[in-house]
Amino acid sequence: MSVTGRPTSRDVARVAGVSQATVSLVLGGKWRGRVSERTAAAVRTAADELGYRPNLAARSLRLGQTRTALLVVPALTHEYFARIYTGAARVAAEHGFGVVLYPSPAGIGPAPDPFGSARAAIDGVIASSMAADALSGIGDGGLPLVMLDSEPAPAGGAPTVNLAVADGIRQVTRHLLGLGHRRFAHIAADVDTWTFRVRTETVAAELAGVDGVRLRTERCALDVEAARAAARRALGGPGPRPTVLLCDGDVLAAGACKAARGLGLRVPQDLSVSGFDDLALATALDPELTSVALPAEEVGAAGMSALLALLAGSPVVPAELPVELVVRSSTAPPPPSP
Amino acid sequence: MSVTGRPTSRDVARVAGVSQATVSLVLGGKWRGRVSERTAAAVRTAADELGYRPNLAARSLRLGQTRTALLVVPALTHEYFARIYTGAARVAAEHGFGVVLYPSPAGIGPAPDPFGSARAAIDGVIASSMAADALSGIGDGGLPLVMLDSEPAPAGGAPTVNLAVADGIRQVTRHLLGLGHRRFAHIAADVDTWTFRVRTETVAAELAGVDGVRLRTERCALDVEAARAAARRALGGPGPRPTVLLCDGDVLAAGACKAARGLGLRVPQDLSVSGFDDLALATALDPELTSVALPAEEVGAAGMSALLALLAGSPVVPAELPVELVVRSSTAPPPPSP
DNA sequence: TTGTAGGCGTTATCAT
DNA sequence: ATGATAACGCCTACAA
Repeated sequence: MSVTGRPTSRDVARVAGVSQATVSLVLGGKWRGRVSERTAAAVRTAADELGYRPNLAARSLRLGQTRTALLVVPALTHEYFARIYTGAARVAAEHGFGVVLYPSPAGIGPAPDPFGSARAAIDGVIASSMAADALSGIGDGGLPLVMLDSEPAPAGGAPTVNLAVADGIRQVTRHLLGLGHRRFAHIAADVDTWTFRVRTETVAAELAGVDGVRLRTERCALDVEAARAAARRALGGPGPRPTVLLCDGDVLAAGACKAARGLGLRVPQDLSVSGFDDLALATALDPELTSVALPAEEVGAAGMSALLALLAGSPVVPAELPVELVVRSSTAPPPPSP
Repeated sequence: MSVTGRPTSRDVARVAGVSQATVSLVLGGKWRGRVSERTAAAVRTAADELGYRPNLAARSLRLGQTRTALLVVPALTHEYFARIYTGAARVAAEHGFGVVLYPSPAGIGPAPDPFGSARAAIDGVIASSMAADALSGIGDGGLPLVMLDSEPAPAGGAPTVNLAVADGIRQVTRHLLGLGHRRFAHIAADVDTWTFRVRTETVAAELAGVDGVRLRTERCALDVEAARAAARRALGGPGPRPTVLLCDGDVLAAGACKAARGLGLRVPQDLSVSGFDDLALATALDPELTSVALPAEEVGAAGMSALLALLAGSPVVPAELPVELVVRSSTAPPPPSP
């Protein structure tokens, strides 16, 4: 027995009456034609009896790798990241890898050092939707890095796996324009992240060329209450009232709906509201939100695949995954102009 | 340089012109009066220059411990577990520990073996709100274990940190009874877990003794759509319509609200709805939900403290943390009887 | 005040 | 077909 109280491969060897090397061979599954069937069986029996589990620390030390990836996410709460994890973990498991989550403490929280607080030994890092300045602690460390949902790298940088966010926004705006809307308010997340920068830019760009369109933008933090206040400002502001609140996320859309109700406006008859992300929240609300569905699980899977390729030294091609507009009941033609 | 391409303590020693032992002493912070200031400074400079990071695998192997705890949760999506993690991570950090998350694949998913798939080497396990049968893979392994939100152990078993769930339900029922409600429907989560069993039992127990009270129970899966269907059944069923839907969670309450609206019932004028957990969802909905707030972060913190005590061999006292009813706008007196 | 040496549990290379 | 042996990088008696 080892110092930790757990049986070691030595113990297994002794019980089975063989050498440590043989145990390693058998349990490592690479004994075909090197160890007799009988011996192999004996080894497995002994290991079972003792409840032997290989010591991961020792294995990592010997192998120089841990077969573990670190997934850095900005917030656990968001169901989006849970799905990213699921996809990444699936692909990882298929390759004998594990995934350890590190919820990056945005501002407050534990040390901003993934390698200190997520103490696990790591072969590579997948960073998702990180703020521009939150990368500092990750960029160095010299570990292979894949970025999800981030500014495409200038070649030579970390490979990226992105969503077609711009296309998603385009689908939303065209849907709304098609319904007849011309007076837009954009409830924009006040977060310095590639994905949100793209959203804001694309809304403006798409609406810029259209005749008679007015666009007002209100920025707010990424929570319901802030969004309610922002929507309130947009609806109460000077000039003709917007007929639609285009929101950067479902959470913001929830706030927008509350603001509308607070003003006695019915959604969608008096005011249309659109979301983004297509979280469970989108269908928890009433009316259900028109939103843009993101293939989050596939993003996670593609990210893990990219990291695996990186670790194997293969070339990695940046990917962009398609998104899809889901029309529900929160959007409708604008009310007749007074 | 090591085989992994990363600088080792040997490299630091060479650059600083000292021995490995000295490096270890200095970087381990235990050199007071054993190494001269000058040498210590030299070591730190060298380590900085090289970007030295100690190899965790080697350290774990030598020390026989990893200073890492595994937190097993049934679902990442739930904001409740994100908060558990936050609390656990905070206490862990204060003691030089790390926390690795393992989202237990409920039924489907990767291997049900935390020690295989969450490959990190682990000193102990904290399991939160696990289904009764999901413990099998965890119970063995011989690792110190703390259970959160689970059946109190029969002494000698794993220590538990629990919420005063029964008291929370009691607060809700009394609030509703106080408003004048007598015809109850309980929208219960169809999940075989201590916390939900207690909720169901307590609702029944609290309402049992009260004159003229009718209770109907509808079970459903833990999602909005299932809850909507269950609420629909409860409202459409035979006999006089319930005046209140008491829900096992905010997610279920969201579904209940949708069912109400679908039937043209106003919340709370025609029908009261109460939630549980007090998630962000509770205030994202309109009207905002009356719910029961759970000190999730403190549960996580207490769980980690208990595990730390366990590892230190100290006695651990089971804890039960208080919960608090939050009255919002989804509950009101019942409509006058026809 | 600093250096030497041994071993943690594993895998891989070489003998036998 | 199997066994002895040498690392992997770190920590810590003990020696100098």
